[in-house]
Amino acid sequence: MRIRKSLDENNEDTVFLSQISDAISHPVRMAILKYVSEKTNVRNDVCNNDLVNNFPYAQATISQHVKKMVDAGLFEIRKSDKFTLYSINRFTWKKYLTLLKEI
Amino acid sequence: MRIRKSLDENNEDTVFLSQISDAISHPVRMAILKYVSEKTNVRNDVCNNDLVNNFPYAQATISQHVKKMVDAGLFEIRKSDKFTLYSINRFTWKKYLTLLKEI
DNA sequence: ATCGCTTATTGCCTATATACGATATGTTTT
DNA sequence: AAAACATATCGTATATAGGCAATAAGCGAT
Repeated sequence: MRIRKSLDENNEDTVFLSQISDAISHPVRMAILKYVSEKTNVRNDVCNNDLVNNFPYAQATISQHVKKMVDAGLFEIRKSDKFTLYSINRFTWKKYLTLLKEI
Repeated sequence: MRIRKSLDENNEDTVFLSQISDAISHPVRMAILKYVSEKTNVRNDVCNNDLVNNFPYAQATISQHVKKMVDAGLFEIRKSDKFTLYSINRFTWKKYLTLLKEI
């Protein structure tokens, strides 16, 4: 009878941490995260087309990567006119960094 | 002629960050990281069999997950008698947290 | 040397990820 | 209303991941 307490792979924090990690586990997604972070820091929203123009991948591929980050809760989506604007969910990001540091 | 400076998906730091993220992108690997971190904090090394006894997966599966973390540079391996002891590469881990915080 | 224990590797299967073109859908402009 | 633009989704092809049983390969003890 082993005790796994809150260390096992089904623990809420463990699942959260692995999900966010997965959302940034691809170099393109990591680069997108950095790009969105920098852009939004200077009050400049980022839309899908911005990314398509800055990364050598098809629009469908970029959209797919962003979707993964949205699904994980790392990115937020906001509609403005004909654009879809992406931004980092700062609450999620902060939680991620905090939990990581506790390891 | 677009300028991508150090933001693109081939940037050294970006690749490093995505690789370490990938190493902890699976709930079992995240749980293993936590487990090894806690165990080694109380001066108790972790071997493959420790993990096999604490996680509901076959020995081959555990070994495979650990290999991924070693290959990424997150874990270190040390031989002692007939055991293989795992530990966290604290330099890598610290670098990961530092670079993440800068995002 | 043989047996038992520990770990890595191989082979195999299924599932998921990644990339793209094509298409659908909505919005803005003309 | 049509043309142009922005984005999401579908379909498809290929690659990689994740799981396990079986096997290989190492060391320690008998």
